[in-house]
Amino acid sequence: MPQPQDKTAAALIRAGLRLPQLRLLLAIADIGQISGAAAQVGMTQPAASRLLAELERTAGAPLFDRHPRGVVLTQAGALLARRARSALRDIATAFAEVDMLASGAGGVVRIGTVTGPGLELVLPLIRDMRVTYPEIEFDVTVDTSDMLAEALFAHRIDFYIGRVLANVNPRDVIVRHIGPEPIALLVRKDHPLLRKTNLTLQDTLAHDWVMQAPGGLLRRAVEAYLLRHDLPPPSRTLSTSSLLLTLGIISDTNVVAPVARSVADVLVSPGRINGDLRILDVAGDMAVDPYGLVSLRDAAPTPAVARIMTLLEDRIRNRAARPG
DNA sequence: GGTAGAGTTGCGAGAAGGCA
DNA sequence: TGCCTTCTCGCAACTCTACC
Repeated sequence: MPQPQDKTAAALIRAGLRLPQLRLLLAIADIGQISGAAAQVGMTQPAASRLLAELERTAGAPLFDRHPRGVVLTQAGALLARRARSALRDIATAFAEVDMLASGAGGVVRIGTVTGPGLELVLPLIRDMRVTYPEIEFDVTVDTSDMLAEALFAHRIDFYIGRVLANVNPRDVIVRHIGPEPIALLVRKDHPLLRKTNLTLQDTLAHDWVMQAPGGLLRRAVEAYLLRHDLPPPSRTLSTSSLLLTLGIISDTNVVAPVARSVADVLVSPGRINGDLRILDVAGDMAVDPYGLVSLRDAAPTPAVARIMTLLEDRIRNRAARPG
């Protein structure tokens, strides 16, 4: 076998480098005898001798000094053995990672979600997954349903929790329905409405409101709810889709902000993001249209994605089964 | 000189690959 | 799919070298 001039991995493999040669090299290095090493790797001594000779020709240098009572690594042999041990360990690790990928215990899951379910469903799931499946990496996109649908069809996310709007052909997606998204009215903790007795929804309309731009899902749901209850839309409205800006305005002024109930629950919890906010208990059954878990019909999910979707569906079912 | 370990060579069986 | 070729590996036999 000619000694390869090119020492790239591909050239070495073309020249005859094989994994059994590296296994044998390590066995001989450990045992110090070709016959013992041959037995350990499951071959006869002549075969091992031949294999070692091939490896030395490929390496272009003697790897062992032969002695009457065994063999001793040369400097080149010690170097190659150290690298071979590392390479075999890397290969074993790679196979373990492939195994995890195939079983769904590892991999990347790209989730899209609207804000409310993101806090209510996705956040607790990720928290639990960090313990049970630490090798699964999450990439979470929080946006509006139309933007999430666009990301889904561009394959930038694996699935999303949100709504299927008019820009999506229902034949192209699979939707697991979750339920309506309740709305809460959020104000700062020393808002005058909190001191009022027999507070009604109509009382809130005397204050400025901050909510999505006209046409936004949440805003349409709020306006439709007011209409059903013979109430006019808020006369003074500041439009923004930014939750951060909404929080800033609530903190400084007497505005009323309709937000997803799950978001409001997090924001008013003491010790959480901002304990200085309160929920006005006048929103009744105000809610945005039902949302669901949306995935592409013709896309086969990776094992990790399938696992996470199943766990989300379990949580959704358990939540629906809970009283209240 | 006996023993142990390594190397070489020839032969054959079985697996793998190429091809019609 | 079947045939042919090539490759890999095991087995057996032998030689060489060094130690006891």
